[in-house]
Amino acid sequence: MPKRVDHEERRAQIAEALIRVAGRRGLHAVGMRDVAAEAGVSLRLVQYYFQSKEKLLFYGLQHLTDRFTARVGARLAAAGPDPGPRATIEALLLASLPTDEESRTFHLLYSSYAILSVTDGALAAQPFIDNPDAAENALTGLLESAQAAGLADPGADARIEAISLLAMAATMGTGILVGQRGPESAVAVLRHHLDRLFTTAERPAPPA
Amino acid sequence: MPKRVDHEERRAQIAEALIRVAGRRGLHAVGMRDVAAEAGVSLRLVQYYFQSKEKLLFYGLQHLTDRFTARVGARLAAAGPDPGPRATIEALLLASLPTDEESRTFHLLYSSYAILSVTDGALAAQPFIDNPDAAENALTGLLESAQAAGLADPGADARIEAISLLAMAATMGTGILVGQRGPESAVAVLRHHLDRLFTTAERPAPPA
DNA sequence: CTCTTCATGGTACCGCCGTATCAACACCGT
DNA sequence: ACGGTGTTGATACGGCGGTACCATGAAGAG
Repeated sequence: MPKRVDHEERRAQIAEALIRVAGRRGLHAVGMRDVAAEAGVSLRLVQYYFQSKEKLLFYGLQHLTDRFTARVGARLAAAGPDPGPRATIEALLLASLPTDEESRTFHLLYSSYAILSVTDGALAAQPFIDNPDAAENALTGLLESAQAAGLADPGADARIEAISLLAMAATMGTGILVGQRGPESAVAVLRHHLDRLFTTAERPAPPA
Repeated sequence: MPKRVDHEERRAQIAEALIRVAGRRGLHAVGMRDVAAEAGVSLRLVQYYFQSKEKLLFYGLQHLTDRFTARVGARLAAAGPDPGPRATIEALLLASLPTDEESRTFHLLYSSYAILSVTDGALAAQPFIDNPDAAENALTGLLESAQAAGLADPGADARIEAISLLAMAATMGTGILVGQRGPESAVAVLRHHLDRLFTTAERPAPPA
């Protein structure tokens, strides 16, 4: 048999080419030929690993969310070992804002996919229900633990505040994308609400 | 000369056909032939009143926002004569949620246009800066007057709260579109924040 | 060694879409 | 009445995009 190639890795390469070109020209404008050229492979190869454009797009969405999840995880790790709830939440929210090229591409493409899923039944709408739900649950949990630790206002409704924070971050992210708003403005608004929710100044456990 | 036709009215008819078909099949999937068929006219006529597809799309966006503005105005008028600031704000925010067919279409298409404008320089990005700015300014003014009237928490930052409310309404609107969230949930979150901002129960000026 | 199977390239087909062209028809001013 | 302009229709054209088909290396199994 011929040189055995890791299919999954190839698919990932092609998917990243899709993400790059879609980030530049828009998801609606991307064709199989563009993806092939961007990935430096032949059109036939794209067809070989993904039988149809629909499957390519589907895989691309999966890859996009995976990359983003990993990125958020890296941000959290970079926030230091055992950061307090507020630092964790702040890192989470700020990571979702389109401040650099990668997050800008993510925000743009994720939004494009979401809008697409409304009318094109082919693209599963499930990711756009499950992912936000998971984010809401995670943030709700963080807020609740902050309340339990006496760091956040115990009278606040954790779930409602979690939904609110995520919703604000999302819309302001789009605002940044279209040039309506600067990142500083978005950060200021988010910090304002965190200040409202977190009563006490936060101290990581002192080292001795 | 032939039967004189009101061009502006014709354009409006065609634009509404565009909005209907785009609301059903997605903005990306709409072609001139679809618009012509939906409007019950020939393809040539669409070309006659709009020289290119780009101009058709541009006009469609304008028409969409005009219709929405009128709709919001009607909602406000329906809220009764001289409603208090809170009722006004609530009507404003709830009108933007995709709860019926028309608002659903508006939300979907406006989002589609916004995403498009990020990558396609042809579609002016200006509307997506000016309209949100105007909404923010209007809502900020309403909040400030509520504060001046002693109805809302005077310590709140009116502009930040206005931005927050609009941002929450927008993202939750998309959440409703994709089926992640029900309208009741969105309304509950918005009301929660209004309850936080408005200290006093509101009374319209009693009639004598 | 050769045969099978995986991997890859080149290219053709078909349909759709935006645009342009040719033509007919209707009405109004003069 | 009649010409001319505003309006409408049918159709053709060029391009592009997704998919399908054929062919050719490349390498491990027997």
